[in-house]
Amino acid sequence: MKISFKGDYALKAVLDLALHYDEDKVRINEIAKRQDIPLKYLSQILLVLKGAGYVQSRRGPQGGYWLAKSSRKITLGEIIRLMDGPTSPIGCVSRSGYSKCNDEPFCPFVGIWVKVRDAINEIVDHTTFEDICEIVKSQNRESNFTYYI
Amino acid sequence: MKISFKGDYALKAVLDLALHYDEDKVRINEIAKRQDIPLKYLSQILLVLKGAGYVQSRRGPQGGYWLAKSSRKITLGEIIRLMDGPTSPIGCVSRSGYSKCNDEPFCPFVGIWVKVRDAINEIVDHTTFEDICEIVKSQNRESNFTYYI
DNA sequence: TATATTCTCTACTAAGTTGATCGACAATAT
DNA sequence: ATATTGTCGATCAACTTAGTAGAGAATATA
Repeated sequence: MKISFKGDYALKAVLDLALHYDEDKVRINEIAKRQDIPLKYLSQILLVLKGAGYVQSRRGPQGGYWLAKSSRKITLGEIIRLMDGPTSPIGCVSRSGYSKCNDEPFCPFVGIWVKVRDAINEIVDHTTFEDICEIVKSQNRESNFTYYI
Repeated sequence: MKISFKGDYALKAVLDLALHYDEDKVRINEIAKRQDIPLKYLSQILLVLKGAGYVQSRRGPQGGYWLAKSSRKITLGEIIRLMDGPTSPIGCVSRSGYSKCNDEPFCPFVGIWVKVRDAINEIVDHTTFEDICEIVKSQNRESNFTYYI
């Protein structure tokens, strides 16, 4: 699993929306500025997130984006797979994007790749954006630096 | 961590040499054939492995490659990093290829990436080619299919 | 209704990576 | 001498990444 800029931007955008959930709508400009993401690139990313059902949007003045579901219901793994593809180290053990390999079924490495895959998924599929929101809030309490606001 | 074809080929080449350690030298042609790796591409890979001290070689008739150290002393992680770069999901938590990120030190995701990095490394840095050799041998005992020989 | 605002959608592009292929050359065993 | 085997550098097509650009559609408000 490699997090690309696109994946990283998407995670930050979802987090930003999660942190501003009470504000109803957030303009793409604000997200781009706060998270330091190129505006036009972010617009493409938000469109993908919208297509996959994670965010909703409205155009025009007072328009903007908002989360389509609770941050408790969105895991890092889902967003990573959406933007960067499978989290598995190799296609032949991927659930989300399996690709056949000629060494099956006797590949001596496959057991290792399964272990790596499971170890990664155990983390990213059990971490929600609510968890990350909590991290931000506790960081902000402990330092005088108010991040992400 | 994504295993590329190059990384996969390198792992197979090292394993092949480990499995034929008693034969003193192995010609690149044999490895290429057994492991189904394009010959010329494999030669580049073996040169990298040689440069990093994992294999040795000799030219001419009766020439070939052999492991420069015990398969017990070579981990998957070393070969993966050599061929495919850092195993970390992102540069800012990589030990082998750290790259700075502007969100430090308050990035709310960094703790997750550290967990992912450690989970991956725990596996790949504690699996040696001797372990993989054992897997091959036990597979060959249990099936009538003799892999890799 | 006019207008400013904001999201939407498609196209394009430069740079880098991947997965090779090719050919000449150097060393060495017989 | 010669056949064999590894060494090394160049080149390449296809793909991915990280954007940029601009026209268009929807909508709130005056």
